[in-house]
Amino acid sequence: MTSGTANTIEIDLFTALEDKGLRKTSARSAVLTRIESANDAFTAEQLCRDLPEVGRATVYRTIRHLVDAGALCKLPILDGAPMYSIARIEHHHHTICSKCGAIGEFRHSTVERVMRSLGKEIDGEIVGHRMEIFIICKRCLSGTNDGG
Amino acid sequence: MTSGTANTIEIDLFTALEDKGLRKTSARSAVLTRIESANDAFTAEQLCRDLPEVGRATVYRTIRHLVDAGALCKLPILDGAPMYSIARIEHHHHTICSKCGAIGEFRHSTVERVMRSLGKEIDGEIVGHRMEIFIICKRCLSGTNDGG
DNA sequence: TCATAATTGATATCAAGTATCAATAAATCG
DNA sequence: CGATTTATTGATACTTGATATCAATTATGA
Repeated sequence: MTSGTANTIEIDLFTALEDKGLRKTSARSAVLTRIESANDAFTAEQLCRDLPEVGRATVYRTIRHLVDAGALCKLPILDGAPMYSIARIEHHHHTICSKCGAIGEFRHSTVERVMRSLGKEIDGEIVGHRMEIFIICKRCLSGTNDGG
Repeated sequence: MTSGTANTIEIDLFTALEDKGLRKTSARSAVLTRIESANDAFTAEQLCRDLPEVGRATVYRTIRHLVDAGALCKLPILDGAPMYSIARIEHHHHTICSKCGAIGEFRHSTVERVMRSLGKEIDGEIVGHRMEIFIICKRCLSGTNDGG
């Protein structure tokens, strides 16, 4: 049913759960397939709405497993529920539209270099970082964003 | 009652509410004074606990007014309630201890420079940014953090 | 196939935060 | 100063996002 083409993200998600010793069930497959098809970051509630046949608890549990396994990246949102995006090997950061909330990605090597130089200034051991750029996205700027 | 020394942050907080055309009440004064005394970031629940004589609704409302006025900075927390810190003129970023959740501050000019150079790469108009450094703080590293 | 252990999902519960609204307090006016 | 008007308060109920419980179900290994 959910056997996709090789080398897709789907494999990574399934592998992530497998590596945790979790069973492959139809409920989990449905959640992973739905996540795989996501182009943008999504909320748990969005998954629940899109997968009425899967219980809320299972949706939330599966997301937690994936975040735990490092396959999903949890993005804290200023107001409302957190969003999730598929974690890619390459480190990246996010843009958040202050108007419509759309989340995008970007990479910037200088940010990583800055991180290294910050080590001296900071009282403790750095274990990670996150950078968020607040923007007004193109769609909102151009007025073509009708909220759909 | 709450008339503090001039040039303190308290004045800024009161002024922020005044500028919004809000009345100066004893409940609000209690909340502002408590916030003024905060050295670290705090949660709404912490204020509620420390100010049992002020209703929850008022605590939350006052925080919202201050964030709205730009006098408080709302920090999204990965798990649990958001934290707030007094907004200072100077732009700064936060360190978050992954173990105990303690929040600190730092400034770094290169971060600001990077922001400027990012403008070209990003699809939209940049209106702000936030950088968070995840650390294990000194207290947790040294094992002297007993959670108190 | 059967036994065992993990998983599911309806439900109850929790936690953070907001809406409601009668009672109250602040500011203004005479 | 006292009366009037209007903002504010806070107890309570509610909303939302998320987790705990636990009997029924399903996956996997022998």
